[in-house]
Amino acid sequence: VTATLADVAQRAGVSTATVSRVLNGNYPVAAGTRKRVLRAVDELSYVVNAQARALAASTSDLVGILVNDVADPFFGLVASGIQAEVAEADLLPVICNTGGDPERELNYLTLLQRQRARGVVLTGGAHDDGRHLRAVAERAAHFASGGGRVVQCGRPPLAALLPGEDSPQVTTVAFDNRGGARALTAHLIALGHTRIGYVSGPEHNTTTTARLKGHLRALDDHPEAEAASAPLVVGGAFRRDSGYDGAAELLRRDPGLTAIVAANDSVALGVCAALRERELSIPGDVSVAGFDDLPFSLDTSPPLTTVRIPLTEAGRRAGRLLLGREAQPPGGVFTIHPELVARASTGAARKR
Amino acid sequence: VTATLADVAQRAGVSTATVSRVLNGNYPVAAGTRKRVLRAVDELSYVVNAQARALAASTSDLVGILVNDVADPFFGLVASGIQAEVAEADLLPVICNTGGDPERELNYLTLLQRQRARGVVLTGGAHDDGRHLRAVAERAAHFASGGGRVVQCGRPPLAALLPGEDSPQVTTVAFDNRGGARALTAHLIALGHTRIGYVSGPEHNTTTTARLKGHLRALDDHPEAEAASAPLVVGGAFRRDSGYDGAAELLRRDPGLTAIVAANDSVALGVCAALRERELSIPGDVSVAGFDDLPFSLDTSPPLTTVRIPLTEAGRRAGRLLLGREAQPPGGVFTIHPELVARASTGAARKR
DNA sequence: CTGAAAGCGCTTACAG
DNA sequence: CTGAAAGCGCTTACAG
Repeated sequence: VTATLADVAQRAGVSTATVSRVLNGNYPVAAGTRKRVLRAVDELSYVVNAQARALAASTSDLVGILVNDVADPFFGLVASGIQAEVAEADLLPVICNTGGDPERELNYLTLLQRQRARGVVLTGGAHDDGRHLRAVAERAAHFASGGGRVVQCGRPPLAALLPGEDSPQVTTVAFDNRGGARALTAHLIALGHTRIGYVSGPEHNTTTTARLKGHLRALDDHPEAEAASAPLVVGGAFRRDSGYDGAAELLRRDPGLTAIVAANDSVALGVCAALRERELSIPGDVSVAGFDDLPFSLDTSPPLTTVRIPLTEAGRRAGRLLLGREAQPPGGVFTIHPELVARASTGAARKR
Repeated sequence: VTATLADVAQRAGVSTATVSRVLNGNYPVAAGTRKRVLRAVDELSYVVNAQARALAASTSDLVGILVNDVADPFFGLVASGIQAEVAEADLLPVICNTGGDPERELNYLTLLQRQRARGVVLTGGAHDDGRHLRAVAERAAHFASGGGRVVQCGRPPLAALLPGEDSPQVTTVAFDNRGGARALTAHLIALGHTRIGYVSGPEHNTTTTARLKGHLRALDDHPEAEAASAPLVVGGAFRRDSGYDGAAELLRRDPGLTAIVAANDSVALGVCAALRERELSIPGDVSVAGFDDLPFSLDTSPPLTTVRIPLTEAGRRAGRLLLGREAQPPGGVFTIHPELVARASTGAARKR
């Protein structure tokens, strides 16, 4: 049904080579010939078969983007940034939801390698497990051996995750989650808070770990806060309901706590909901802070204190690095330092 | 660098046909042979070339998803739903940001057709322009002639957009935006509002038009409200800042208005911000309503009255329709009727 | 159960 | 500037 190059060639009375040259514009062709070819293309509504072209020219127009879930604003923003760069290069972004499942991450890596994708960017925190990370490293090396590129965005460099092992140098746009979290909790301590709850993210996740570490590090500078707050850490996921449940649990552990830090903004939303339900005012009774500065954080009430990561910008950078439009950073790692954004959801600790 | 089927065949001491059969498991192969082949595959870290396979078998593993912007929650949710279905079929979703630009929409349609994508789903409101819609219809027909499928999700059926012309039957998951908007404004009128502002969406967009029509239709039932509110319509985009600016303009036109309806939830966020800035209470002074029921709408303060569209669900359905996993609905159109969700941002009209 | 061979729809040296 | 031909890496009748 669909016309092929040969059909076009026949109709234009030229060879397929000539048609190919006209279409790719990478070789001189007589004006008249070109005209005849283009007319034939038009008459036949010819659309080149990119698969065949890719095979013959051994190239690919595909770029893979692995996310937990595109519907999660964090990933949506990063993906959008990458997509913007990819689009400028006339490539097609294949965006895959892994749901944070390492199996699916590896599976998609394989599918993308089958497609001979030009590269793939792994976004968000990594599943922090030696076996899995080694598998990722292996896939990345394999990918690279085939001319593909792997870039990470929002996770630590493989070398840091697999210390002592020689992992392939995978370009990384890293987020200083630890530093950001530390600054955030320090901000609360400076406001006089000592009983600070923490609703953490999913287990075995590098982002979870880094943020929690930053929090603990800040407490470490302040013995009194540390003593009171160290027991106030509950696990969860990067979801609203996790914040809702987590806040309930924290209040059970210490009804007198004066602040709650959430693993990210979505979690903070749930924390706020749980507090409101108990008629605790924010920040009057309890200060609340999130992480990421997702767009909605400006419009919660009160606006959320958080740590800003320029996610779209990070995605764009990852995209440029992948496409070779930007020089590799020293050591293959570009680190983004998030910025504390103090808004109205945090205030001075309640007197008690 | 990369191993090919021939390499595997040679190493296993069989023909390429046999390797292909082992890999595809679609043909009987002796157990011993299979074993040798699989070992060779493993030893060579062979990864099949999907492009070559697609060419030879004339299939494709790609499905296109056209969105305005994945970072916009509306589109993120829809895309996530489609992706879920696509993934179950072991296909790869190519998610493209058109930015609402008709040119880019057509361009991506071409790129996806070049890839011989199995299908593509067009999401969100359509650019309502005859020329463009005819071009889309033509592309869709062409796509279909090549065995691909085009599904729409969140826009009216082509037949409705190009009345009287014969457009290709493109399966459509439509949203009854008009009905939802009408119910929303009726809700406000029932609360005693007569001076109702409306911050509309981008021009030439089917969603914008349908929602505005629903609003006007509700006013039509109530002469007093209609007289006061008809002049209170301002244009904009589906973005927060548009709501912010729009609310300012509306208050200029009628400082005494008691309600503002926004084209969607993001716009409503901006409206709320503008009202807060003027120290107008919601809903005490002014009621505010949005559309879509995006996740954050539950957590604004007060929670946003809105019209719920099950976006992920809609995406899944579009995905199933595209993959032929669900029977075509009668007339090729499945209409989703959004549901009014009355929350605390709307209340009785202020006495004056 | 297995293989030789044609073919999928392109690109690209090579030769003219 | 143009064409004949080989080749990209698979799949799939066809034959055995």
